[in-house]
Amino acid sequence: MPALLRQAFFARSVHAVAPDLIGATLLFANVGGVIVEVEAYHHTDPAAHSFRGPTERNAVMFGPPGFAYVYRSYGIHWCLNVVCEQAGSASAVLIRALAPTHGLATMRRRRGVKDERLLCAGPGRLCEALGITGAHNGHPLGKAPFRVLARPDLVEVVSGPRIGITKAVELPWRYGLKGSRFFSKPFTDTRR
DNA sequence: TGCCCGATTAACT
DNA sequence: GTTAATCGGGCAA
Repeated sequence: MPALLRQAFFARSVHAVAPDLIGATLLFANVGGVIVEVEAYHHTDPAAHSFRGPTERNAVMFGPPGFAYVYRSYGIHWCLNVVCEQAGSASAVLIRALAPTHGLATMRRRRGVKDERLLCAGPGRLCEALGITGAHNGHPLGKAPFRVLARPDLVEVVSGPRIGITKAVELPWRYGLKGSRFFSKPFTDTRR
């Protein structure tokens, strides 16, 4: 059984945590899968929600590492981030896609689709599949119902530009598990 | 106060 | 390929 990831794992540079999360297993009430796609956001980054300072919505980003920042996207979907570094750093990793491994039937029911590839391929989709909502904003990832399990030793990570943003589009801060079938969008760049 | 836009998704043509 | 759904935040007035 892999080790549970502790707060110390997240209390490092967001640019170290983000690729290290690839291959880890994210569970919420025993429903979830292997993290195959993430993006890093930093408070000095114009594309980050924290770039212009604290607001009611992004307050959790300015707190300590290891907590969930869940926000409403386009007024419709929920998206899950993990806060990194230290209180005040206002950096976080956006969880963008999972390879489903636990609770497939529950995910299919919540999502209303049968295709395994469509259950968790996208930040809004995976929150719907796992049952994560704004009610879980500020919840620690180290405590139930969250569980994050360490990845295997050997994981091949690819990187490329982030998806769906209009600012700082050139920064290669999107990371993926090489060869995964569960990306929200394909990687064209295969550095690292 | 009002208007525009966005770390998205599904359902269209 | 385009568009609607729907709401928090930035910014002009």
